[in-house]
Amino acid sequence: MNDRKKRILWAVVQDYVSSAEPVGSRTIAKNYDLGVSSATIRNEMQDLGDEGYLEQPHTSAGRIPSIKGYRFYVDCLMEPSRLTGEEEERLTHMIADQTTKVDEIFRNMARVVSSLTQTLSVAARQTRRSCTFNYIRFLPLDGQRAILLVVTQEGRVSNTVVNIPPGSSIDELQLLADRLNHFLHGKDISAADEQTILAFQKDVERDLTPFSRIFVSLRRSLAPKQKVYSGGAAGLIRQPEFQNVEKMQDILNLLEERDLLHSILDTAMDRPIAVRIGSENPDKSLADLSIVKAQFQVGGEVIGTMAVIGPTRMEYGRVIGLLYFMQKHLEHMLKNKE
Amino acid sequence: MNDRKKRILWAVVQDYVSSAEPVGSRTIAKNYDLGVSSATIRNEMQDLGDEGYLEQPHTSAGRIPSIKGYRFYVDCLMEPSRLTGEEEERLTHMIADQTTKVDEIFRNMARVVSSLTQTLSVAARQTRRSCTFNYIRFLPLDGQRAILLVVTQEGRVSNTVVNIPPGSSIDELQLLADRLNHFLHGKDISAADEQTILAFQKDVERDLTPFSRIFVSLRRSLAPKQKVYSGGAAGLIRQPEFQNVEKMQDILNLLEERDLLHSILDTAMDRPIAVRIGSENPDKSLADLSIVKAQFQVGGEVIGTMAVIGPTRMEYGRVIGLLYFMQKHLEHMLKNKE
DNA sequence: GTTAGCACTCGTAATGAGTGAGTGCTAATA
DNA sequence: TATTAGCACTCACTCATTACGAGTGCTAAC
Repeated sequence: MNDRKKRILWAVVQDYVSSAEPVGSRTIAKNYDLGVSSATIRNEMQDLGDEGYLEQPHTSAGRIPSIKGYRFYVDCLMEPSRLTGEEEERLTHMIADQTTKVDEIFRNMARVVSSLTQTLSVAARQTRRSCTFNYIRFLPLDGQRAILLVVTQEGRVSNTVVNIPPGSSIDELQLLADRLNHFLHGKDISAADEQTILAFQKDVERDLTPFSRIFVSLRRSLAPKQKVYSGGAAGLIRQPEFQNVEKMQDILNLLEERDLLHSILDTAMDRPIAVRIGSENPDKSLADLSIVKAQFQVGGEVIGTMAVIGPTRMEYGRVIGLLYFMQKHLEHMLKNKE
Repeated sequence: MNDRKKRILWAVVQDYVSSAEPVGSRTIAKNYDLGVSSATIRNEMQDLGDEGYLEQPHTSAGRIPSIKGYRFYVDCLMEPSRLTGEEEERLTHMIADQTTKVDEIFRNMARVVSSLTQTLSVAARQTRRSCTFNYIRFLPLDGQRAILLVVTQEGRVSNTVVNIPPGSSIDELQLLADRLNHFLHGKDISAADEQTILAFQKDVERDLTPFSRIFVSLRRSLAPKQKVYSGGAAGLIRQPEFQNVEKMQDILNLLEERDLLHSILDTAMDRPIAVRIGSENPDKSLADLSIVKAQFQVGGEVIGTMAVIGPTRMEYGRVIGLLYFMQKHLEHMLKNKE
């Protein structure tokens, strides 16, 4: 792969990304200053095709980059774009504006990035796998009902309204809760499973059946529910490669199958920003999509992930630039906040 | 509108709903036992066309119902379908299964109904406009932070982690909270706005500026956030009338514009189940969609709404039957639960 | 009032010629 | 030996033409 070939591959990707049309040798000779004629470029393109970096939709058409071509482009030829002033302002404003809820920021990130790049963007805070039990507290509500709170040491609260079993009082409930608190305090939240609670039931030598519904509520409120924020599907299907019914249906299925979005965000990453191009994606319904994924970390712990889903013909440099910028600023902001 | 015309209109709607193809006179003569020849039916159909109940896509095509035709069908010709055993089982199971979270039920309703009817279904619990303040409570978390809870008399809880201002303690915070509780107890939650809190600040003759962030958190956690659950867009765009790019984009826009979905659910209803056909919808982006909307009430209060969005060519009887069934069972279930 | 018969309409699918962008090869050139 | 000009060839795409058929609307007979 000599220097000229690299420059031609770069030019093909560049041109195809912006035009969505197969790129011909003449186009490159005209618009990219390589100092050689279209015939020379034609020869080089043929070689690039033989080596698997370029593809031809049909004999008499121009070339488009193959998965391998994009991969080479992303790994060796491309630079993350610098943001424009406008982009920079919009993102910093968004990150700085929401002083409280991190969830909100993730939601807005998905929206803003998708609107800037015409892609489908999804974001989610990481499920905290380690979540330490702090205490259970019952609060009064009215004669028959009480509010059951579970508080973790990280400051997360889940609440459920429970009926006070006939013959009990809220103080009695709290007494029991205190014993349970003592039992669970400092343990990981997963310890509060059915088994443990059954064991505890034996331990206190008391029939807990009247409270069983409370434990059901408890377990339910502890169940980790990771929210995936998504936005921009409307922008994505405006891209020329999705102008047909099947592709659009695929996108909509992807959007409604939250499981798949979850799994996209959940898969492990070997670097802070990773790119998966087309069929590099394990799921075959993502075979003609590319995904750029960024992890957000504070103090070594992953606190959220964002993925940009677009056509393989994606502005990789720009998307990576955006994600990099957000990573830097969001992590900085969160570190200061803690 | 004589009886035969009614039967012909009924047949046209029936046939078009299931076939999605313009219906010809011969089809009706063959498949619907009217006892007259296609020529007679042809004459009647011409009249129905003149009177605005039927339309012709082009001169040599069959007829399709007009908005007016559907309206007449829904108002005068149609009966809500009885559910099949399978449908009934699936719905009762769903309603009975989730013993706790009503939110979950609404989410599942949207999913199940859309999957049964190949429509886009949206559901939301009603924003409780009246929401009565109960009390504020601070709970310990660690040295620097506390958990601020706001509890309503209906048993809703919102929580935020707040920093304890330097020089204060959690007891001090609770003391202040108790005065605020006294001040706000039994009032509508909207009373806790900036104005009132400023007035209260004067009243207690104490500088509350160190607590300002807490009040910001408080207000934010009180902000009503109505969640709209949706499902089935993928099924809807599988319908033949949406097999083109523009229509699909419209659907996706509708899905991503949560505001519009909100407004669909929010608009007042004059009866428990209402039907809006095509251009009867105020929003013009809904002009070729029909919406069947049901309100769920417990004790005279509206507690949620569900809307089924489909093509004008919709199985009105079936959808209404489903919604009616759910209304009855869900309201029954909730009444018992309270 | 109803029906059979028939000419007429018009959307749709199939066919085929024409067009042009782009290639691949060859021979000339530096 | 690397580059370039020239040219035949390929193939998707467009557009007009044709054929087909479902369905109507009218007329005349029952």
